[in-house]
Amino acid sequence: MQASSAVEIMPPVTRRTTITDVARAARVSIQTVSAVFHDKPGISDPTRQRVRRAIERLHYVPNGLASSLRARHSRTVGVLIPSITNPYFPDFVRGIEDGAHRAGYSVFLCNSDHQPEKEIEYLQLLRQHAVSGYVVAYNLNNLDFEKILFQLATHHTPVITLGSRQIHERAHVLRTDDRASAFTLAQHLIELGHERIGLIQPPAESSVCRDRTEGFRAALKKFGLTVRPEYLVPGGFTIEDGQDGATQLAGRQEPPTAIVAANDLAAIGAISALKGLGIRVPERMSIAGFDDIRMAALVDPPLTTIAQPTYRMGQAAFEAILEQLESPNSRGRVINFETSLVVRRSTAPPASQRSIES
Amino acid sequence: MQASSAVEIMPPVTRRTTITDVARAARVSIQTVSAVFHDKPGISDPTRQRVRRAIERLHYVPNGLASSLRARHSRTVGVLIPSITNPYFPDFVRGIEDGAHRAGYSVFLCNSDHQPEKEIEYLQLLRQHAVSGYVVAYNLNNLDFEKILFQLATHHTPVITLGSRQIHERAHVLRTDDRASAFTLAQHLIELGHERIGLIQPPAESSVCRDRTEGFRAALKKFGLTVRPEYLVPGGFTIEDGQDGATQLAGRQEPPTAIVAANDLAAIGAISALKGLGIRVPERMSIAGFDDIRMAALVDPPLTTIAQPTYRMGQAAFEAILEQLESPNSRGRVINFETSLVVRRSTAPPASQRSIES
DNA sequence: TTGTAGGCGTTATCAC
DNA sequence: GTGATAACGCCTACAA
Repeated sequence: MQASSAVEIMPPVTRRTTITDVARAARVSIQTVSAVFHDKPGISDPTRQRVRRAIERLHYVPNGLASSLRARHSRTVGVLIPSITNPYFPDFVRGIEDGAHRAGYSVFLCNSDHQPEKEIEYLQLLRQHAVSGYVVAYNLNNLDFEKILFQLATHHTPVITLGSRQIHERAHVLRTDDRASAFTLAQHLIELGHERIGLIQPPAESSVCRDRTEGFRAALKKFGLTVRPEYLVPGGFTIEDGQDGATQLAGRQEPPTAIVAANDLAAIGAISALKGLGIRVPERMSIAGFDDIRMAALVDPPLTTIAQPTYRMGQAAFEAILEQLESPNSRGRVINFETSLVVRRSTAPPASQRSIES
Repeated sequence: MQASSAVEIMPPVTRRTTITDVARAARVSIQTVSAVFHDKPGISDPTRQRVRRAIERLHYVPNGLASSLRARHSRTVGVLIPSITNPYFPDFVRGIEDGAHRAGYSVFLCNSDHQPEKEIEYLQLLRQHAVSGYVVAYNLNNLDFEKILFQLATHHTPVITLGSRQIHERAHVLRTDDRASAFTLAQHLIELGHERIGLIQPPAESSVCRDRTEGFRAALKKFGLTVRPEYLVPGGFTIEDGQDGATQLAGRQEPPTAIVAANDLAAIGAISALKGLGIRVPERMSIAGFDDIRMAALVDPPLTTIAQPTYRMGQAAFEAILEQLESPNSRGRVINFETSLVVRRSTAPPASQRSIES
């Protein structure tokens, strides 16, 4: 493919072996080679053998670019995520990739860091590669991106989004109920006896920020607690975001006794920051996260969190692409996934409570 | 691309816009469109504007498959790793991908789980896609794979391997000195006063098993300790491998007082298993790992480990590919990366030592 | 400046 | 069974 910005490059020196080479070697026509390669009927056994040997000997592999060009179908999917270094995504991508591999598809991986320009660049790049389908987790404020994406969907290209709120007539959406999850988590803390609960919010441009904040608020309200604005700090999905958020919350005049973090990574960051401040978790402050990444069970204290079937969501994403390829006129739909509360040691009754009890 | 196993699929219903469509819309020839698109000189300003508008309006993006076919150059790289869910690899892949993106390249991601058949399948798939270069971390026992890979290299296709021991005339190798790293780690433990040190080995088929084991042995020998076979347990790079290994070692009649794990993940697994057995780290047993993944600093106790510049190694891998594309006759070379010992709280003097001292 | 011609490698459709 | 022909979309060269 070309990109005007890129350096000019020499092609490899030797030609790869083409179907013509094989045909010549086996002294048959190229369409015979093609037929043998694709196990089509109508070729005599001796010829078949001869061709097979030639294929073997010359290590012939058909040029997929040519095949795809002709077939108008590339057998590739584009996966656009914020960053593969966010431990939530490897499982998801692995799910996609495993499904893709079984169906003979390959995966293009793109990391956007949620930057609008990068998202659009990558989308164009994937379009250039004529990918058969798109799986994207994108910045919700990137309306230009969404416009292009939905145009693709309108033109019957399979598009799967991770948790986008905008519903498109054709694009599928993978979704977990973030509102309910946040509600559950807050409820868990309230039931433990916490009354001052902080929230380190997801990044405002992510798909989950509003839902989790809403669910959180709703739980407090339902159980008669007031939502104190100074307990809601804007945050993000990184360890640093968690450290910052926890540091801020711990510095409040009357600090919360529990914190719901944007995700497990932020929760882990929060714990490490609190340790640095000499605040013990969960004795002095409870911490909870979202995602149940592998590490959640292994940090100290192990994290209370909301588990979601990340790998299966990846698989489902690829399956949805196949499905849309098979019936291009099917309607987009929301695919919901169950989440569950996993209680571990990072949450406990607040100190006040325990002193009362003991 | 085709894979005989895969389902038959209908192509999307609507055609994408081609250069011909744009030419028609702007009432010029297709090569004028091409020239405008690639900012070539010799087009009058009004025409240029008109074409630009048509490109804009029709959302034209050149079909990269056709371009690549013609240019004999796909601007893609294949990345074949055991699994992106191993937290060592996201940083590495990110390094590759960032470099690739800057140069207008895209990345195919393949997870082999170190399974020889999968490795070969993926290699063929990448060949189909006519990737411009390969970055591979493969199972060293997979000689068939290596043969195909080195044939590619011989034919001037850029090949970068992660720590393969086999040196090929053209393939570059990214390497850290695993022998020295293991030596350093063992030395660190010995200097703390440990005399009974266990090793949870990397998987036998990985590139690092022999080197790390050798370095480990060499250190013990140099400092006059005997290498007890019951302290060397075969392991792997997962949390479970670490749990198993630590459980085994802890069950020895005379358990070691320190363990060097295959990597950080195994070390984290070891710590969790030991916690489960009521063995405190580092008080009763010291643990050390390799890689210095993000989590290493955040688990409890924070891990002593060997840091390596994973992201930069990924960047270097892509740069090496570009370099080989530019000068296809250049010789393969080994690119070495520095590692460093990071001492954290998971290693401490053995209990005996401390009781003597105090 | 623009049109015409040829080819990248593969596959499909004929008629032989 | 095979050979000829066309097409996928793009690009380069050469001629008009």
